[in-house]
Amino acid sequence: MNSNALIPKELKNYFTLGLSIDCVVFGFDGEKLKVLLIERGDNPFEGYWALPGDLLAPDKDLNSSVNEVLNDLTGLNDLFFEQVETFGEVDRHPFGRVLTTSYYTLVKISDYELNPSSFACEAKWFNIEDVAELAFDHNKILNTCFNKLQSSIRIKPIGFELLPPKFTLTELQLLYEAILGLKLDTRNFRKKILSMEFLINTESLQENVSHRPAKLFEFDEVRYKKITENGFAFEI
Amino acid sequence: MNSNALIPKELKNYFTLGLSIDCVVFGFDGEKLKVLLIERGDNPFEGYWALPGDLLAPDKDLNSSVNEVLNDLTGLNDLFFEQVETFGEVDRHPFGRVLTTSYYTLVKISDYELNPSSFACEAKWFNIEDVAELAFDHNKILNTCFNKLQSSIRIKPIGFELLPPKFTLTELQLLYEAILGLKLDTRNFRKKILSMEFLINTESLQENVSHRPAKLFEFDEVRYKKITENGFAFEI
DNA sequence: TCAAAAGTGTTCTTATTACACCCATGG
DNA sequence: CCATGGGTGTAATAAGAACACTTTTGA
Repeated sequence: MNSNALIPKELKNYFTLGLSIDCVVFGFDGEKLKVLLIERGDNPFEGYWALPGDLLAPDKDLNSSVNEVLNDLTGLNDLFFEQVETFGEVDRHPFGRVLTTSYYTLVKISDYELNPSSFACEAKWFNIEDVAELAFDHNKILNTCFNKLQSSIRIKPIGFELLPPKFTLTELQLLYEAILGLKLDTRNFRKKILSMEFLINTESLQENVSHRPAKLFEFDEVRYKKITENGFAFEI
Repeated sequence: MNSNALIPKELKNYFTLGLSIDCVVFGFDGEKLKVLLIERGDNPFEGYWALPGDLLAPDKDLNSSVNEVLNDLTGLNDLFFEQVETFGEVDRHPFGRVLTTSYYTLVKISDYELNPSSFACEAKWFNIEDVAELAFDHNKILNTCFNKLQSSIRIKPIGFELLPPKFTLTELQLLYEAILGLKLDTRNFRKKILSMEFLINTESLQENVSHRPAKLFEFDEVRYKKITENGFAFEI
């Protein structure tokens, strides 16, 4: 049965839209913020780099469809994502009326395996500042999502989604610096993040480094939830 | 010519979605935060109160369509709005697959004239806390948009969109209190807002009040733009 | 013993909070 | 002259910014 069976027939021509999902997949290599792009294998914009995404199927929830796109692309499940904005200019897709809902998503880069979706020839990490002209309005989408990430990371503890489960405070600081595009004071950063009391000192140390090994920390999600319920507000 | 003429035919059944726009129209009566709802005149949810909105036509930009919805509803142009979130659960509309992009919008309540759209029997302002069960998933949308308003008003000078062009500092404070749901200290509020230096003292006074008349202020948008370009960040 | 990054406290400055009385007007 | 809301300053506290040296490890 057609899912639009009950739509009055004078409205039928309103039901000719396509909606796609576009994901700005961020990763962090320990030094720079990266974004995962795919090379388009089909028209339109064949050969251009683009954001991974897909058309929304009529029988799929919008958010579960995001999971699918990300799983196709990375082989991973339950990645963190946040909806950003829906772009709906009439002429944004040369083949027809396609709106797109954009998401930024965060991947631990070490978990990632190359698994480009069927639309793509190749998937590749780019430094955020090295992204050239993308297909469609994807540069605009990328910028919007990057801005959203920058404001979200100051008020939500999402940075941990980009790091391995155990990480050093220096890694965390470098991540913040890469995303926010500024230098932070080491002592002040540590004081602040440790005062929030949701990092667990695992008592284990970095290995195979040719200098004093750093302590490894874990994000304590349970404790974070508890203190936010009591009115605590994360902020960096 | 059909706008989807170039869509490959194996994808045609992806182009059967409807997308609506739903607007959470906020107003302020000097005391309480209000939201404008319409009574639905048609199925589904006939007789229920709902957010004003409309289906997106295949040949209209998403954002310009918002202007149209608001103009139909209020007779006003160039109202302030901000996109909030797109809701896309498969079963959110009983008649078919309709996603909806939500916006919050701000109206100077004194400018508003009753002009309900053709879908509505009646339009009415409700206190935000008195909103009962709405059509579709509109309660959820309303909550999401209200949350967005609460966070936006702390970091953008949008409160002025809800007040007449000339307003008193008390009116402005009451507005913040109504939206944020808390009491603010008068002296601290005035100190802060005046220190930002984008309010113009018009040198005119309130009239027809049976107490000391308050000074009337205007928002200086030009000056606000100038100082934000120089790195100033609004915050309350 | 050197190189490299880890780790750590204090002072200064700025922002935020708390708080109470006099003023101007209309009735 | 009374009622009503308008308007104002200071002190205490808390948060943020600036800043430099010692420690631990591997090579």
